[in-house]
Amino acid sequence: MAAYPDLSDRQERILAFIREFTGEYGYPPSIRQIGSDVGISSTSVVSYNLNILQRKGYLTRTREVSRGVRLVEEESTSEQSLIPMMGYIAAGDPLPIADGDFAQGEGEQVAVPKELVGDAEGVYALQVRGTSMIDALIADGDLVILRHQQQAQNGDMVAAWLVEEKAMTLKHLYWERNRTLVCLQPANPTLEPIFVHPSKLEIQGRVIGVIRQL
Amino acid sequence: MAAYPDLSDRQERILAFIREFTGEYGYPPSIRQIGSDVGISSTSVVSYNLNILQRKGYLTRTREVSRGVRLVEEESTSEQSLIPMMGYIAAGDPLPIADGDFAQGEGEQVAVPKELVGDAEGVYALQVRGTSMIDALIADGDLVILRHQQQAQNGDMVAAWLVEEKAMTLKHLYWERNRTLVCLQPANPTLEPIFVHPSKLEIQGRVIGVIRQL
DNA sequence: AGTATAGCTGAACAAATGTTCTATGTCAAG
DNA sequence: CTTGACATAGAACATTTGTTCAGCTATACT
Repeated sequence: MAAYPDLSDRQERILAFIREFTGEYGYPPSIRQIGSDVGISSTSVVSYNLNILQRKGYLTRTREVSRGVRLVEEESTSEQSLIPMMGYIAAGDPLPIADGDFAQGEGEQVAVPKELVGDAEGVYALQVRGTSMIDALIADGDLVILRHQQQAQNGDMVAAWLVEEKAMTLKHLYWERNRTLVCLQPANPTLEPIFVHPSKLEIQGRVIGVIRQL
Repeated sequence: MAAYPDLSDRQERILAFIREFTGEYGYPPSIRQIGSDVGISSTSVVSYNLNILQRKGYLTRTREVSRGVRLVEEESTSEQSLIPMMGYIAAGDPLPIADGDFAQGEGEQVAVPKELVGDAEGVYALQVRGTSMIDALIADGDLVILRHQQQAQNGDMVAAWLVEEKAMTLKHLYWERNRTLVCLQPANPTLEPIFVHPSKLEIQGRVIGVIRQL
């Protein structure tokens, strides 16, 4: 089991139970529920141990609030964002319409680490179909996290629509010759870049992250 | 705002408030807290609307349990696991020692979508240094999620130490010639596989996911 | 008009839940 | 042995909090 040198067995069990319970039900357990699981008959003893756990920094309590217990580990690291899954991306198809409404609507959502997205405004996820993005180090099945935007800065990895080729591509973008030429550089440096005129390119968004499940 | 065609303004606000509150405090709001925020004077009306939201599938209630409200979106997608960040991985170095104790101890942790890891037992994360894994579609700075194990099945992407080359590598593993030869296949099919004898290979773990932040 | 029905109010109620207090047992230090 | 810190039990208590119900106000339907 976990090694908490400064905690008693009971306190470890309490911690573990709160973690499980909260995960399962979405709200924290009451003092009596904790006691019943850990095997403590008296509510005061549970409260007593919770206070110790709070003092030692493992959790936070809110006085006189039912189920007012929160694990500290959750406070710090559990931050994540829910972003909408907008569908698929493949070389031949344009991006699914990413219209203005990104609020937590219907449809599927994915949870991603908050550090990955920062502000979740205009962020969405697409699943890659096919190996056409392999030169961007993106495999079949990968989840790409995009922020909807038309502009891009030098070096940004962008999702772009190549008008003439009628193809969607993910590449690093660089402006050349005073913005009259665009260089699309594969992430894999052994591959050759593409040069196109800005008018033949429609930037659909910026890639801010990739998640691959194997 | 969010578009919930089948919900009243109040119901949308209730939903939003529960989301905010739970995010901020770690436990759901009480009926009276909801009412006070949304501007409902009567607890029965809050309960009334909560029941509607439940019937329409936006949340779950547990009868007679204080703060027994849970958003359905959380149930399905918000689950995540905390896994320890064990350091770096580079072509030249062996893996940091992954000893037995994986419980949520000290050190840094990363939050990853639960679907990515499944059971978090023996799972840890390493950050990639350098471009040596590029043939596994893994870039400099990527976070690889590993499950500690010595064995591997055909097709698994494994983290393996090449004894003779003194190098760490991430590749798909295939057994050949009745397990007397190992084929290490790069994820990028345009690259050539490597063949080594099993004794020259130490499997350190299986790659179960990759997270890239751009 | 008559009458459902949805949405709401306010108050009373009961159950769930945190707090407090007294008492008991243990164990190590003085 | 005594003392005191610590951990626990049990019970009484006070709050918080969910539930129920009678009644009110619109709007829509017959």
